[in-house]
Amino acid sequence: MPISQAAQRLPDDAVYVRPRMAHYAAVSRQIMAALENISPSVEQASVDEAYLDVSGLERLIGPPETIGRQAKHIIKNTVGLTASAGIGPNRFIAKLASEYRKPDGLMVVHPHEVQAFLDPMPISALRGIGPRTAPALRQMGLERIVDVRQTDPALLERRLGLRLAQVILNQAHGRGSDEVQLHSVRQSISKETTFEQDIVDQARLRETLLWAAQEVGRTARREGLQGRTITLKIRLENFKTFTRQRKLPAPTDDDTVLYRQAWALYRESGLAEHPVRLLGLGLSDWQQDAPSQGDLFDTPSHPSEHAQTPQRDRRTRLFQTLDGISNKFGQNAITLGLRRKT
DNA sequence: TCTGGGGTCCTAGGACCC
DNA sequence: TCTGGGGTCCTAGGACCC
Repeated sequence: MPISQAAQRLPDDAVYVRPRMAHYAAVSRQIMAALENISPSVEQASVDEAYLDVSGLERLIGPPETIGRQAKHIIKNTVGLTASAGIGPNRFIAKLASEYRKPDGLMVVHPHEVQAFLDPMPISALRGIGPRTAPALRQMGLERIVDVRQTDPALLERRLGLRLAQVILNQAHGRGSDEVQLHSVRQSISKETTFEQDIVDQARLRETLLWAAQEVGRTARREGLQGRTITLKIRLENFKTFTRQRKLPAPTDDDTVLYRQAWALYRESGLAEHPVRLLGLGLSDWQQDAPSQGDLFDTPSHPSEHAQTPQRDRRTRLFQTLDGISNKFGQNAITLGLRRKT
């Protein structure tokens, strides 16, 4: 529920608690590490969700119920939180099973039970069916998963497009990937903010873009990623959202480049006169052979690949210093004093 | 439902090249 | 010189998920 809606329903002396994202991420890491005691094959799906491949563990630990109970137990012991576990023949079924008896639930769906488990569920249980597509399906007379399974695939394709139709048909039949993906690569980095009041003041918008550029740049450098595509996101007072993107001749992780390009995109957007509610900046389209995480600066495997001009080298070291300081103190803005060597 | 932030993936049109 | 088809790239928007 958006906070503004909650505020309307709450008494005046309600207490508002700020989220502590860094803390949640730390706890999340603890949980993920603990889960690796059960299976080496853990795929983190979000801060509070993971898939474990437990095939072959029955002889070691016991039947599926026991494995699920053990996972819950380990989480409880490590961080004191309850969790729901679902076990099924593929990730989709396991996920639905885990949602079935929330909170603190445990549910096993055996292969021969899959269809009976799925059929009575509402179409909204399918992944990829959201607030837009659900009404479209209902209009076709499809209310439950069994209806989707029995409908004419061609009809579904015409309505939803080939791709989505295939995805939800597979789900309705209980088919899905059972492969746990160990580390998925991030595709983009972005930072955005919604203003309390709509902004027209150009100086304020520039400041915001500069902040976003620094945040995105810092994350990119920390992860050793350089992107070629910059995306500017603008939301107006009527909630209409626009994006403008540009592909650069060379990949970058440089705050200044990000900021200049974003500002240019804004000026050229044709939206510069309108009050802005949200402003954001994204970076994507990584360089093909981007260095892997962490080893960008320290140990180039082939010195020639990383040969830099003295200027570029200084810039890199300067960024390292700045990023080190802001990581340590958690500050977004740094006042920097430079002294020339004489 | 009048609305956070950070992501992913898909579709579609137009430009350009062969 | 004109036409057609196919492939690829770029850009914008939209739906969805947590």
